[in-house]
Amino acid sequence: MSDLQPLFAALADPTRRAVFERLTAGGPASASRLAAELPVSRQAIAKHLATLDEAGLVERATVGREVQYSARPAALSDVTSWVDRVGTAWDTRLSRLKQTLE
Amino acid sequence: MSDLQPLFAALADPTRRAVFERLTAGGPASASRLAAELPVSRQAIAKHLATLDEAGLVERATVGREVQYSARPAALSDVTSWVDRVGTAWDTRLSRLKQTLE
DNA sequence: CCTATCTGCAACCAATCGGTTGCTCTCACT
DNA sequence: AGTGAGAGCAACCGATTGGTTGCAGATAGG
Repeated sequence: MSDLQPLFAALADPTRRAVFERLTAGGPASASRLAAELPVSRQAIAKHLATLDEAGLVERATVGREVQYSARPAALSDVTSWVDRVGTAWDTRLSRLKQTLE
Repeated sequence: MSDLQPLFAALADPTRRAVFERLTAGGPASASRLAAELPVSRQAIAKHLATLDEAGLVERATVGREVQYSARPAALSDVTSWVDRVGTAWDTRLSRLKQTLE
């Protein structure tokens, strides 16, 4: 189980989620391109992409002088499994409680 | 589809996740009780609980002079559905790409 | 070769955040 | 009635964050 912290932290920012969704739905793009599409400066986008990269949500691919970023939605499975784990704990508690009441 | 922002923001903090997990696995508890179990002051816990409450992750129940907080894991379904939505967008893109290549 | 474009680095700024301390208020209990 | 435990409010603090501007380094293309 990898470290959840960078992942949740990365997803907490709406701009970052927007960038990530843009990459999943619209395919790879460079930082400059994303900056042109979203109402933020290129450097801001670059920082967000660095954060997403550290969280494993994004992949870098240097092509000539450009850097193409593409989404790695597989990283989201860690989120899903955390939710599942918490949900299971909840269910366990519920059934224990039910058992106690009977 | 409710507002994702408070939800993701609430889950971004590790202490908050710890509080939430504690409530799902260990059942309802008051702020003071949680403060005794975790290495944080009561007021810090209270702030976290307020955040969790705004995100819909937690329920308040005033019992006498105490306030019992209990987990509402159902709120996590919004997270899951967001993940699903993004995943679907990704799959759609992939299949379109595949189709284009053929 | 020269220029325009894309990236990276650094400094800086205001706002937010997680956390603390200190005080007041309320309410259960003896 | 008095007291002690629990909750709420407010001010404050240092660190982090999201964002900006400005500048320097690389590289594709005329």
